Amino acid sequence: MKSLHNAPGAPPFPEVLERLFELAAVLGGAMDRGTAERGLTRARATVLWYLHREGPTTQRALSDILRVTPRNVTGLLDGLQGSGHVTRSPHPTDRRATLVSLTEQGQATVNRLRGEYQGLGARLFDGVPDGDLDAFSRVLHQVVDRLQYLASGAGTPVDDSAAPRTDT
Amino acid sequence: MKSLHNAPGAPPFPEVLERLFELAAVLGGAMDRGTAERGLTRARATVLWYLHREGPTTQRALSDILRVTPRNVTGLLDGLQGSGHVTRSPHPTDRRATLVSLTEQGQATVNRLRGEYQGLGARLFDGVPDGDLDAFSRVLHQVVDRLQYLASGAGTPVDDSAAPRTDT
DNA sequence: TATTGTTATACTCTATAACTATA
DNA sequence: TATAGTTATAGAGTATAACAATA
Repeated sequence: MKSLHNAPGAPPFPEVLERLFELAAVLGGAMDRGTAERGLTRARATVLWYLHREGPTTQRALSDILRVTPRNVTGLLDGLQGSGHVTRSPHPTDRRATLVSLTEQGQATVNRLRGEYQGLGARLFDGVPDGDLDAFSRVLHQVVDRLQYLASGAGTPVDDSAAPRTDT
Repeated sequence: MKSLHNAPGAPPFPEVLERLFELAAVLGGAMDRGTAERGLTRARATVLWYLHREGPTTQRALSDILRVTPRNVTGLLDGLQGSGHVTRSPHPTDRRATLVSLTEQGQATVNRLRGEYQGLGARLFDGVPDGDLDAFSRVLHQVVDRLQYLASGAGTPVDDSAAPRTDT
């Protein structure tokens, strides 16, 4: 029923997948520590990251991009505003909306995080042959794409009847 | 647009690293959803996972393995005990300690999670050429190892003088 | 004196629901 | 009527600190 390809033996999938989970855990931990060293959290650093890439943004857009509730965005921004990393200003045309921007300090923090980030990349991949790195990149790309596909609704309906209704 | 083999100057590290972070995020999300479907959380599922692998374990050992405080373990186990996944029993020789074991239900839950896990591995890696999978596995192994090394104290002493003393 | 697990307290991230101001 | 952001409330994960029972 399974046996997609691989032979009678044991597919290496579980082993690789386990490494993948391990990676997620240890990479998450690295992010937590790295951000904590500057008085941030992973969630707040993600906000700064998007503001750096997208420029001034409404809270609504942040809510969509981060996939969290508007209320959650309010909380994250309250923290980041209190720590001086972002400012809130009125939207020029829509008086309901708020534009969030990086402060100087917020920009400086992102720059430092980017620096560490690049150093980390170099340390992690240094010495890897080009061919391996290409293959790694290809497979990684596929895995991320498939995960996103599965997450976007096609995913693991293992027990559909038990799932709570979400289509109200 | 991409140019994987980009020029002498710019290593493709940042691009791959960005994918890696993306993977960590989306894989974490998949774990959150997958566990939530059975009334669990990622942290609680991790507890069940270790109990499955290690057998009955003291809370102290769980605290060490999970890298969280003993207080945190208490909270996680309170939840898992309330939901019927684990039991606490007195340690046979050390009357201070508590042995945590999986219940039948806890074991069944782990088995189901393992099943999904394997199906996920197949779906993610199906169609990947053996050579690519080997290279992927090799690089992934190295990356995880290096991350763990960096996390274990050798990591990013960006500003050593600012670090609080920990050797009191 | 050191260790195991607990209570007490607090902070962050997350969510839903109800509400205000605007569109 | 619909949208942007807020207050109110709640739950989970995490942490430190103080404490009890035991080693």
